[in-house]
Amino acid sequence: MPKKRVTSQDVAELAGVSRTTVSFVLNDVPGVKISEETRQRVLEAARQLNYYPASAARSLASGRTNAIGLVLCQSPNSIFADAVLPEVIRGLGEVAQERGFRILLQSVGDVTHQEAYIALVREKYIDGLIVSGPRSDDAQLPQLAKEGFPIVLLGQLNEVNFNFVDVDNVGAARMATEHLITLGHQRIGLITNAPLQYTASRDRLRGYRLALEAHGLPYDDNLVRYGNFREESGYEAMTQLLALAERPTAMFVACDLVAFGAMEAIKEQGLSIPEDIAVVGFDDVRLANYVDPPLTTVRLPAYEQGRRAADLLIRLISDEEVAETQVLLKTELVIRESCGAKLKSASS
Amino acid sequence: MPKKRVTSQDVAELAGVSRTTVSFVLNDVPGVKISEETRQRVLEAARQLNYYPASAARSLASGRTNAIGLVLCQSPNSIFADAVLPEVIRGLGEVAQERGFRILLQSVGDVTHQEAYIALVREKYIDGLIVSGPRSDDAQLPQLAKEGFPIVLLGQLNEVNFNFVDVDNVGAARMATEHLITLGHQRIGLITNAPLQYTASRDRLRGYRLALEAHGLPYDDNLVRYGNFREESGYEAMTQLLALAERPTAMFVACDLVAFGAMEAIKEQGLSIPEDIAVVGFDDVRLANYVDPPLTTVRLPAYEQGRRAADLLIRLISDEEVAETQVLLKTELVIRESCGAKLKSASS
DNA sequence: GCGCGTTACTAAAGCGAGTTAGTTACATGG
DNA sequence: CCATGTAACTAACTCGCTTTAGTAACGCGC
Repeated sequence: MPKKRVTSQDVAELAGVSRTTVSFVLNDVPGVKISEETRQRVLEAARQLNYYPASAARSLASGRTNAIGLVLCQSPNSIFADAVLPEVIRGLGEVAQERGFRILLQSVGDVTHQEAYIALVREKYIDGLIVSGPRSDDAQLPQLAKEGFPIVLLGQLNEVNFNFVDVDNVGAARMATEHLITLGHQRIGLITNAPLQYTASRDRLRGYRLALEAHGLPYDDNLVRYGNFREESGYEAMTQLLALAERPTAMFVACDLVAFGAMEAIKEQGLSIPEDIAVVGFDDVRLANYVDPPLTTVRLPAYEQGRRAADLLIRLISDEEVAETQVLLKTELVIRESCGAKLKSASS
Repeated sequence: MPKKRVTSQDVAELAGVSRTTVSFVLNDVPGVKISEETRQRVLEAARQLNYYPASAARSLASGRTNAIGLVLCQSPNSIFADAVLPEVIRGLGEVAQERGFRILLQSVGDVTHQEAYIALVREKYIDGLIVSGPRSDDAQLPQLAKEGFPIVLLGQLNEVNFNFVDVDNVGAARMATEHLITLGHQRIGLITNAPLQYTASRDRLRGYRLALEAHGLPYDDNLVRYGNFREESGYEAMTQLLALAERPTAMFVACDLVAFGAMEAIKEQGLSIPEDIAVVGFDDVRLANYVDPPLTTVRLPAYEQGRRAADLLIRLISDEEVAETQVLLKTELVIRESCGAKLKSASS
């Protein structure tokens, strides 16, 4: 009979009190009076025995798991995931830790059973859900939300009234485009990050148009192409744009990876960036700083996104008051060489 | 009284059997005979009631959680994390899913309490542990291992006899260096990925030396510098090497990011890659394909690493037989432009 | 001196499974 | 016809905690 698990019973006996009291002390149950002396005795006993409450027993009895699920829906090859995931996880992990929550990971590939994460909920592994890159063709998610299960999206879904923490894509795209306008460009092309089914793509397109409008520039359909996350799509789109009679003098490419493809196309034609064509990207992927020339791009507040999402979700779970359930985070334009701003200020 | 949870009791009643039978059927308990008819009745009842066993109750009773912990120890800024983490998670997640295991995430930043993950074990949240980027100054880990708690490292730790799944760094570095030798280089420099405290750094240095030895080339201390994961270190190291009286004609840089820095230094001196100096990196970061020129580098089998680690851990947990508890995975050399191999074959 | 309110605790009833030790019914062998 | 075995179940205990409903002791006012 080697080492048996230390239970609250053991602590109770050592401290000379009942198990109930141990539970009261260790959980700091509000509204229950325990004399300071007893409290200390229990605490001391717990420390002495190196007591850790069994999570299973605890959650079985209390009905809470103190765990949240993190569901990753991005397709395996999404650069987005690569770029921000670690940061998001860091933010999320920090807040979870602070509030005493665990994080259960569930990645939902294209291959794996789509509803895998539903089991997490049904089997009561978790108290709430954070869904990164939610898919609009997911029927289970709205269902769960309707049942009142706490959910926070990292991203957006237009149909139902979900809680979410997302980036202000419209504002960011507008900012990026206006930066190019400010630099004097009049013919600014756009390559989206992805097809327009994606809210993010639509929003970035909208931001682009708003910027043009605000500055009295015409919107020209010919200057707009659609990417699909991957660099090849950028290369192809850019090649088409370069073949135009009147080619753009600047490009806003709403995804860094796609922008890399576009830059390749531009350089291949013997044109130089930013002299012949200025480029602004989106995401601030690690590499943005290392391509030639370093890419001016929109930085996503990934860490902050993680923190906010975790905070919001835990508040929902704990029935705390919540300021806003739909959060749009501001982005930042990181100015490097590809937009020509530094060139300009140097020559002026 | 809206919706109460469906329990195995409900299933039992609907099927007209005892709860015990329900448990037997649903868990396919070996050695217990249940008539086919009863089995079907139970299954049907469970389906009809949409029954999901409560994880907490189950693990309280069985003593198993069917969850594994994934501990991320890498410092927040490690490019390594960015490069491979999503892939590792994907592999890990797939296997976990297949075997019916959940994944509990715990990132251990420099800030957060180092022993945070210990609670996962003590509170019985998990049955086993996967530790990515284990730190040698972690005293708890050997302790846990000694207690017989199932642990698999992603990476290595020299002290104790840990189970691990890692990359064959020696072999990979040797392969990379030999590639340069094969291309005719005699003065090949090395910039390590990190200081030599790290096993990975030492191993890559060893691979480099082995390659030189095997081809009768002298090892020259002057041609070796030490990086620290970050690009600046590569820039600096390379600058020093370029100032040498006899500068190297090729570089093996044991970390892509560091290699980017080195490339910058080379280009800044007006030298071209690979004509003047050939470069081979390590990691095959997403961006390796997009720098100028595209970087020849060693690809890490991240996905496979995730799969193997999960598989090994779950076997340990389940007391299945295990072929090897210390796995070294083969890498692959991805040949692009920076090494000059394509140049060579084109001109020949 | 009695009732009432606090304070400081405790007994015991769950929570929802898994699991051990039986029990029943029926076929088989001598 | 009785002992033995086996197939097909079930009753009841267990896991380790939370939580509800009490209880005992004490002080206080009238």
